[in-house]
Amino acid sequence: MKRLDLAFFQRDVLTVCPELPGKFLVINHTPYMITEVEAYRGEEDMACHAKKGRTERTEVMYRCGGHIYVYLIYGMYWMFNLVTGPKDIPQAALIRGIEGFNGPGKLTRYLKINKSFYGENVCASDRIWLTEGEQHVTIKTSPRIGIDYAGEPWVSKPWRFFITP
DNA sequence: TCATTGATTTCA
DNA sequence: GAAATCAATGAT
Repeated sequence: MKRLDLAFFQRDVLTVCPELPGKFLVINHTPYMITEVEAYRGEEDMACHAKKGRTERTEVMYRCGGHIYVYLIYGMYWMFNLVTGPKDIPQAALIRGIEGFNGPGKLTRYLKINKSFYGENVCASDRIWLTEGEQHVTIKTSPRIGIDYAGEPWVSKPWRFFITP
């Protein structure tokens, strides 16, 4: 299967996200189909971690697309994000669902994703990358989950993309 | 609905 | 330094 290259990730997160469900995340040569993603777009997006500017944790989002942003939430769960867009524009696609198990915390626990993946580049790594999907899928959208603190208009943005049967 | 859990962020 | 915060989950 064709490996997704840098050009795929260097587009706007709102262009990349609807294309991610149905594609395969390959970790240690095992493919997992992506079923659900969310877009986090720039410092103006109050739901995005980069809203307060560049910090040590969010620095990777300011790099060009293809890098991996991993962070710990609620002291227990690693969240897995793919950085998109050009350099100096903080954007990331949060991978919320993988076929076979739902929930972003579950998938990272099952796949043993942790801080060692932070800053990895899926275009250059030999243990993690993405490939084209073979299946024809239907995508639906809805508001993002768990970002009530962001306020309007961000809580209402239909920036969650997922597969429907 | 509540406890868990710990890095990041904020306040002093 | 200390305190509050939090893109979640599972048990109750």
